[in-house]
Amino acid sequence: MNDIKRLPDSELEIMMIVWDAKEKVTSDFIMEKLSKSWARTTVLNFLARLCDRGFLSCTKKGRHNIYSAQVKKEDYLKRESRSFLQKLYHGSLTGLVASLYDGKIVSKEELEELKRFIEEAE
Amino acid sequence: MNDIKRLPDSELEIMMIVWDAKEKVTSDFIMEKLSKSWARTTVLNFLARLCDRGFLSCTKKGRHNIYSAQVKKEDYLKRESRSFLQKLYHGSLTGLVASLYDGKIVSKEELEELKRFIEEAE
DNA sequence: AGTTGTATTCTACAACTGTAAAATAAGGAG
DNA sequence: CTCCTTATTTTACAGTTGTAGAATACAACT
Repeated sequence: MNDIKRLPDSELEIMMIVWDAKEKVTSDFIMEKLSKSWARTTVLNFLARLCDRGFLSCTKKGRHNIYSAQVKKEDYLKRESRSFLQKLYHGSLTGLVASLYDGKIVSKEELEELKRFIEEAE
Repeated sequence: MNDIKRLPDSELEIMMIVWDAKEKVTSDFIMEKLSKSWARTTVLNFLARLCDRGFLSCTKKGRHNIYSAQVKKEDYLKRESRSFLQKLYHGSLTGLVASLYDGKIVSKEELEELKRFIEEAE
């Protein structure tokens, strides 16, 4: 039961909106927040699939559905980050950061911020 | 032409072996290095798909094929890391590292190593 | 209560993935 | 040169994902 699997991109995008909302949401809320221009039925279908996977629960409120997260964001991010790090960098965090920095994905300022985080974390 | 897309997990696993070999490889080499116990035809199929995608090139040497990487590992890792960071952490590197540290995926030692990397990177 | 509008659920379908058996092709043994 | 081995290529097929039209259901209005 406990096996949280990786979500497909589209469902992840929706799940992120739910998580970041910090409370129960409606499909209208999701539609508003989405950058994509998916058809309503498309979004509803993704929501349904997320329920099937156990990532969301769904209760009816009048003619609308109310969705709420059943998997904790931290847990999901943790799992995905671990497997990402493992698959692409053989588990080397420094390797990942080096790649991001050398590839100019993160700036010197972001590295500074990261350094402060590390210094505080001890 | 330049659009490198994300590889499916299985193909990525094979691609990592090719990249890490630092030279042209045969399917036998791949088979040896693999942790999975895929059938030979399965591996060959993945190799063929990687050729179709333009990640590998394939030349014949007698009855064997020789494969070599056509996409640079750094480029692929850079792209994937950026999109991963964006999708899961809204682009926040510190967020990612915090999640890994709080989730006990990386140790204090690894953070120290990372700090040294940051200090040298300036 | 019957009709209408629209949110939700079903159904559909093509493309992509994981996996490998069947078919083919070509080097090497006799 | 012919046959056997075995690496490679084809074909197959079920499950997943992206995407949305059709069908349904139900609140609201007359």
